[in-house]
Amino acid sequence: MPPVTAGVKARSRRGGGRPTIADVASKAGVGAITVSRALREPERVSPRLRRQIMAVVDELGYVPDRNARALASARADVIGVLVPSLTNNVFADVVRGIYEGLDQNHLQVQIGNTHYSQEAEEELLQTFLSQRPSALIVSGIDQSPAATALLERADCPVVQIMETGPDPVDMMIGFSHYEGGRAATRHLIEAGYRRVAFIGARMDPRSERRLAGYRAAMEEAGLFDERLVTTTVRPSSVTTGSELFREALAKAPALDAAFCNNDDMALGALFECHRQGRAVPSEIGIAGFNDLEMMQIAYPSLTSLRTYRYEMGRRAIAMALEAIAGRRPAEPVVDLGFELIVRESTRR
Amino acid sequence: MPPVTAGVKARSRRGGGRPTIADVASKAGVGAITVSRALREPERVSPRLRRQIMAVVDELGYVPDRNARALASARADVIGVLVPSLTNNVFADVVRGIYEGLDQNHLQVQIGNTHYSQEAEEELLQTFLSQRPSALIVSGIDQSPAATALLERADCPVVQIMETGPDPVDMMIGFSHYEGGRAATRHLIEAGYRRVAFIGARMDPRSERRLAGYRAAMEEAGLFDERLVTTTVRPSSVTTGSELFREALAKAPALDAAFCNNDDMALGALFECHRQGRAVPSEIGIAGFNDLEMMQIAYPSLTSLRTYRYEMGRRAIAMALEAIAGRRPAEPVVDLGFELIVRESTRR
DNA sequence: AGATTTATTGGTAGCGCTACCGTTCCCTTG
DNA sequence: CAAGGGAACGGTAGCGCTACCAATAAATCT
Repeated sequence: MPPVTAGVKARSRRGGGRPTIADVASKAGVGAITVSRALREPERVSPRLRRQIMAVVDELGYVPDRNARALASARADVIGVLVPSLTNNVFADVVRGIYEGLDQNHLQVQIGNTHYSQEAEEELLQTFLSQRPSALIVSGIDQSPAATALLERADCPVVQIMETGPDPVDMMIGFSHYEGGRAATRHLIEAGYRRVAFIGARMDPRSERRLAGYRAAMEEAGLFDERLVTTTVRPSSVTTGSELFREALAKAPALDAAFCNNDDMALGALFECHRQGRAVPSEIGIAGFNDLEMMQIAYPSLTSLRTYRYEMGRRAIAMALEAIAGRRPAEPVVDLGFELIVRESTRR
Repeated sequence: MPPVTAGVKARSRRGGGRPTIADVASKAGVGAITVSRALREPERVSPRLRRQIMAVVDELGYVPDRNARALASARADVIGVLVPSLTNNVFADVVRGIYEGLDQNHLQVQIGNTHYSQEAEEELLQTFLSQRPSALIVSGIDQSPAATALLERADCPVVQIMETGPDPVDMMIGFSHYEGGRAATRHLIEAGYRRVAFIGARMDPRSERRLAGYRAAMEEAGLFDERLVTTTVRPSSVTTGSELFREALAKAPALDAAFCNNDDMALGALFECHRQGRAVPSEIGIAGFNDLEMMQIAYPSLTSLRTYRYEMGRRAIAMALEAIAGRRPAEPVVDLGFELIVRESTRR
């Protein structure tokens, strides 16, 4: 079926025959700079010339060379985004918000995956910085000192997302994972559960803070017990959720609820309950974190702490765009908060 | 809490004080070209000079300017990737494969989201092409004629992913969605189900081909009935799965199985069965498409057609890298196939 | 009317790097 | 020992665009 002609397209050298700004300029009978302006700041060129130039642009199919533009203006039309994972639904939502917040803009996004590694983050930062991005968006507030230094010296706006905390490098948008963990755990206690387990995978700094919030709530109620905490460094997933829930039961057979560090884990725990014939919520209460869409469809529907991930991406970009435009955003540090969504899985 | 100093970082003009290749060259007492070579083709510089140059590079913290490099060499170290969605788990997996296939390489990825729109695809192609990417990866085989023309004229390798079909622009890696839909449907029929419904959201070209495969299998068995097909243009999701399954039941109350165009939909259908007290698999059989991880953890576990999405991303990049290196890949068109994973949800 | 601003356009000079072609020097080879 | 070849390095000349200024014409002010 595949024709034999399929193969590798050649990479020709310089030029490639594409029209340049000089071609447009001479054909339109104007200076190159005027063409440049007509494309970037149309209002600074008279309507007559503008039309004339645009006609030639269309005729020749001229598309400005972004590399030349970036070199000449010392600024690439690129926004660098560093996230620790692409698999994780949470970051997928944030990234979607970023893309959609950009929309009709001429800027491009470049995503770097740090794999939860500070070294990888530093390297990617170097790479991104080497193209003089228009802005940088980084995840979390736990950059290495070297990375922080790079960000501080970077001559572009920087937005830290996912969390809020003291000492923003520049701008910041997120919420408190500690308070989130605390609120979810309190809810379980108020719902009447006593032996509330914590189940957490991929204990990154944010998950650690959720755990700290859980611990605080348990201690406040005089219910904390080391054996109720089960964590792993493995990445979170539905499978890991099932497995860790089994582990938790083995360690603390009398547990009557589980606060999972995210929704995948919660779903895994729910399926494990089904499998073992444990009734949710009467025997076991389950709460997740993030409130992914599936939580309300699951049977029974799952309680979760809703976070505004998409919104976070959108507003991070909005803040970056403001800063690129030279305007100081009204609020350089934004706490988006969260909302506990109580559903069947914790209503007994 | 946020210190008042937080705000917008200034964007200074040209230079920014970063060391250039000339700085390194003079400090190392060599020509600029030699520095350039030492960084890009170390084997072409004598070991002594190389060490000397690298020492200065480290000392000065020199990082080559990617924009200048791209302009001078008429080639940006960027691979453009066009996908129709970032939310969809399927593309998330492919994208992950792409990122990991790249790994230690100096290339960067730039993702463009076409939102299943051919116009958006054309525009993004223009944008990508304007920076002379090292390679392009595009999703599907249903580009508009204009987009196809752009791809054919692009002087870089092009890989079409997700599907196989005739007339690759250059290289291609995927599988047959038609055969996948046919195989899944056949399995349901062989398992003893007779009134097998098709439930499909976001009917993009690939979903249409899955539907065509379903139809073929049903017709072969003399079971096809228009009323068994329920589709929507809305994006697929667990919620949409629940809703569409209800719709399907309203149209064809006697249906005894559902082939869903993807796994989110299948999970939604499963939850809806739980909710309505319909037993799976005895009353209703359910099969999904893609075999996301949650399928095997769901209760009952869900039958699905496994596709090799991560692998597809990895190999697409591998093919692109081969082509960039000027080597012709052994097989320019690759069919990755699929595998039907039979689980509890269709075992009655 | 003369002075001063404002709008519109263009010329010049790079941005920081690499392709291309030399040049130098050392090593073979007949 | 001359001729030839290869390895190692460097100079020159851009890549295609935009920042910075200058120049001109038109508009506004005193």
